[in-house]
Amino acid sequence: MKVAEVIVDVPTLQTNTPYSYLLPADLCDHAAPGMRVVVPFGKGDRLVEGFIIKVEVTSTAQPALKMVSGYLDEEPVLTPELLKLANWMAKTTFSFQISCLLTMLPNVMKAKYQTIATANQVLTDEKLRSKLPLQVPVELTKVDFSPAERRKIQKLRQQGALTIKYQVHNQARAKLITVLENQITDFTTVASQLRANATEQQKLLAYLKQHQQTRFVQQTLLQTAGLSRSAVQSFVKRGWLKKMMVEQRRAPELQQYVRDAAKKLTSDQQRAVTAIQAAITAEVSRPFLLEGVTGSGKTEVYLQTIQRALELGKQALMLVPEIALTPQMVRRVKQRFGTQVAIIHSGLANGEKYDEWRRIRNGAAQVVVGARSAVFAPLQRLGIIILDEEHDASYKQEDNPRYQTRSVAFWRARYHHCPVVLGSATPSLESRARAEKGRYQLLRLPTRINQQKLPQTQVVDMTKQAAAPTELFSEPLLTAIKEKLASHEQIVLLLNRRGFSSFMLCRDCGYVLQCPNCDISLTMHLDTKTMKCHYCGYETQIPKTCPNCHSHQIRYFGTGTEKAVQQLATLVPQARIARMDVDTTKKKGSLAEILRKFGQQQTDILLGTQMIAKGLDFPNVTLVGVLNADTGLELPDFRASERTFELLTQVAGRAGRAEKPGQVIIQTYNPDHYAIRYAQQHDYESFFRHEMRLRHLSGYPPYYFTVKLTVNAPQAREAAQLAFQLQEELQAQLAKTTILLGPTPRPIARINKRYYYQLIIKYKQDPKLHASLEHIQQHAQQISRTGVQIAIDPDPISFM
DNA sequence: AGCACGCCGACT
DNA sequence: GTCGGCGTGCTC
Repeated sequence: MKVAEVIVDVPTLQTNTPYSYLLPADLCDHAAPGMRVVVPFGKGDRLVEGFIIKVEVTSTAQPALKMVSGYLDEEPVLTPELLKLANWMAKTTFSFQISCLLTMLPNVMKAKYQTIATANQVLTDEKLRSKLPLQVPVELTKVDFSPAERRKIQKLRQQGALTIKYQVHNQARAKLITVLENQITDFTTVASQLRANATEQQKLLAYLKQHQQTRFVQQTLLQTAGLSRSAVQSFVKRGWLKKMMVEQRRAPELQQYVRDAAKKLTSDQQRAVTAIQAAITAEVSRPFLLEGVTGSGKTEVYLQTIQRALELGKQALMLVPEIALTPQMVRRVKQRFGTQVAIIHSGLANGEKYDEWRRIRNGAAQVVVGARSAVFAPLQRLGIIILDEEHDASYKQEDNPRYQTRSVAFWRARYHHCPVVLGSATPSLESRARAEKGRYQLLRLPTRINQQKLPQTQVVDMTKQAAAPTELFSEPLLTAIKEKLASHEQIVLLLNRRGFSSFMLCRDCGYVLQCPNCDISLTMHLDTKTMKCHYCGYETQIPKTCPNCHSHQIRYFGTGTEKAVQQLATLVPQARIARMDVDTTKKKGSLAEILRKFGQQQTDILLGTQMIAKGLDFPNVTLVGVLNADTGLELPDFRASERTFELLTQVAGRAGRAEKPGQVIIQTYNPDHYAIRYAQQHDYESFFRHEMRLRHLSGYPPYYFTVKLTVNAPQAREAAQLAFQLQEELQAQLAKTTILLGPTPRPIARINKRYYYQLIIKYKQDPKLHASLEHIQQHAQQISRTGVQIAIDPDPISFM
């Protein structure tokens, strides 16, 4: 008798362990770890999705076991490696196995559930009778039932007056198209068998005769020949055409690229490539840190190391921040490796993602390029893993499971005995410190490939710009913009704030319009003509008078990208300006369109939020302007300086990437801040030393590890109470050297009608920490019913 | 999550 | 007495 160990899709601690199910005879031979199955679960035997993680043969009959009711896959969707990885991830991130398993797969692999009730007799309760008429199947989730009605439904079910059926729907389906195969060998015989008035069929025959191929896609045939399906139907009936369903790939893009060859390397690049290639060949899981200034040709290093992996019959995984996954980047990889490349990013439709994933799963793709979640790509012969822009915050998943892509990459590299390459112009302090200690091998690309100097950077002190044309554009920046426009060169401007104005203030009563759900002011957006909350999505009309005192003296302060574009348009009316932020790139394909226009020089100025800082490579951009370098500096987060330095360095790197030299102008109210000064000098190493000293003094990473505990509840008091209770417990349990900070209300204390308190744990070594956190996790599960939530982030990236 | 059970106050 | 509210425990 075969028994399957199944992780069921019921995300609680109690079900975070496998449940045993008997395998039905017809499924026995098929069943394998990594397959999705449908199993009955709980009192009412409702059906849920589950993952087989083990198949065992037992001789002793275990009568208490239920039986697997069906399977969702013919083949395992998860490899043994990924099953193991999920286990490790659940433990280290304090999340449920089922969430880890589902995170590794395309969204369509999460089954949809339906509960359908049918009344077997006329129900006595009038209201229920109207909602559940006799013999009419009703989907319970689609109809509103009161808690009392729900209880009644359960009771009626026990009495047999009502039947409940559970259904699990597998959404993962390949797209099928109808293909017709021509069976006709002798056209004249067929022609003779057609009646004279069968004009449609004659038309079809002529079409088939004219087109010498054997297979036709039904839909295109009907369209091009101008026929309806009936003619085809008759042909199929008479055996002249054979109908078949063929799987079709929902490709995000089937554009053919002209293949290019490996480029000639600089000596620095060559050194890096040689070192990494050696590690691939030797099959050692060695980490490299590739520290290369912007424009130093890191991508070419990646491509040539991937090339080596392929030559050795291995596969490559290249991860990039979501926003850096631009058409430009995709093109470069596809030009080199053609159809063996699979791309995974959030812009793909679910079906497209599923198809790309399957190409990886079945071995058709050898190179995977993707954002965070692509780290779980089911490649089975990994030869190299690359994390481009390794410092990027988007590598950290901010909700459960809170994994750090870098850590997952290292885990997989150890499993596959392959190297990991972390690449960046501004490595995270953690990574750079590890390189210092020799845990990562440091590879440097200190110069740009085209011998071009890093752009000249000017810092403009905005405190001394009282006579500036506007509060946003200083004289030097405006002059430079006009110069570049005159010489038909392009400009990138960074303003890290969306919307038009960041808050509304009443001059009479001092009222600031705030979000009703969050402790944050509403931002005015002119394009939608609304006041928006950037945290919960709340929107309301732009007020004409003060909502508090009805005064007309309301003013809007703070400048976002919308206002910046408007101001710029009046200052330089001849310029063609494009805005690039979350609001203008939400629609599918709109980002690509903005970049295409800019690339073809149909726009002169690209003004956007931080999303313009990464990956853009336009040769004609010679000026980069940072409108306000200070937005990130004031945040209450110990990484604020690091973030600012990164952002400034990255965005400065967009200028002067080809023959023409680049120029950068940074406007700031803190001209002497070290993050700004070092960014001006393109001096990562000095910034690193400076910041390391500060981190050492204040006891932050990389000198300490941190854990963030966040408690949230509908009432501030509940959240605070629990946070203080946790603090006391931890204080008693943890090592003396471990430091607890807080609890404090989160900088934005209320989001979406919930109050947040957080507690930071700083530690170097604490053998008791894991157990304590596990205990908190259990506690969290118990109290979750009362509406109080606890989140454990064992490796937080943001402290906001 | 979702279903059942058991305890308690309110109402026929 | 019974009904419906809510807290608690369990699900192979």
